[in-house]
Amino acid sequence: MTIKEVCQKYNVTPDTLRYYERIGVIPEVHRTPGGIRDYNEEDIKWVETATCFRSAGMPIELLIEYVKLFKEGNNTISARCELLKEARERILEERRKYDEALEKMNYKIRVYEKAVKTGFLEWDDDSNCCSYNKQKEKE
Amino acid sequence: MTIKEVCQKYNVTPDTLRYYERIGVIPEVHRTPGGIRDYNEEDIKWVETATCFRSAGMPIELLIEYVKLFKEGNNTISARCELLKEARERILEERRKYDEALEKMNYKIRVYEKAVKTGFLEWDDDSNCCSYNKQKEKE
DNA sequence: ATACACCCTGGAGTTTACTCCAAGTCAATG
DNA sequence: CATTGACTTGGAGTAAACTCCAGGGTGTAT
Repeated sequence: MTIKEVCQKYNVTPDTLRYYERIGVIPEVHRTPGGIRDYNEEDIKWVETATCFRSAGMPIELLIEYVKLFKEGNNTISARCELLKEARERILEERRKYDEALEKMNYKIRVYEKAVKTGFLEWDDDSNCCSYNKQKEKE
Repeated sequence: MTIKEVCQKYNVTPDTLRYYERIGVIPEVHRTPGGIRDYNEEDIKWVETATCFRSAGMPIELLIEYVKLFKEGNNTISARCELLKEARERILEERRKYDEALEKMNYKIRVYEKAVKTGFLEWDDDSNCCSYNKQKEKE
């Protein structure tokens, strides 16, 4: 599979995939005799993992560490497991923050939608909302 | 409330809060006669909103836009509502990616934990996992 | 065999979101 | 009233993660 095809599949640019390979986010990719990248199934799985973890905000540094451990072989299995567990904790924590933001957003959207209908913008007193200039906001 | 206290409350640095104010992520903060920032309740709510939305990955550009609309007054209420709805869609999409990554991670962790116990590392054939060098991995 | 699209490398440049700094001001304390 | 420490500004610097580019090679269709 050419770099272009892999890029389409995972919605990244060729520059990004070459960059990932160069710095060790994925292991070296198989090449044609002419030196052109020809991603095999394993290569593609690494790309899938890298793009998936990256889009969940896992830092590149951690992915590099993971690939480094992987290349060292079987005596790094528990280290890899620990690395993933720590990464999981981080991501869970991030997701918790996302949920908090979503809650705040939902509240604001509800208030604004009501305001669009009624013409009155009313925030709860302790709602941690953007109620600066509250008097002016109420028509 | 001093900048330092607000920073402790929301776990950011004074530089960050001053930066937010300078570029319009939050409106201008109340000052003492001497010119020192003295955050009142509204100011603090803006900080809370900004830090909350930022930690969910909402780009600064959008927050600036939101504050700009807010400053323009009541005729931007529906625009603000639309902005928040779009932001919510983005964040929901991001969270979906987080869930996908968590699923992949959980699978890998399960396999590694089993390997630590049994000494055999076995990936499902179509598990999109880092099975490159599969032969070597099985002891 | 030559045109054309695509690929290669190494290195420089860009974007986003801070983060640091110098030079100066403010305010509480001894 | 001087010292100490926190605050101010504008501007420069930094980190992470790409993104772009020049100069050149590959491969396939006519």
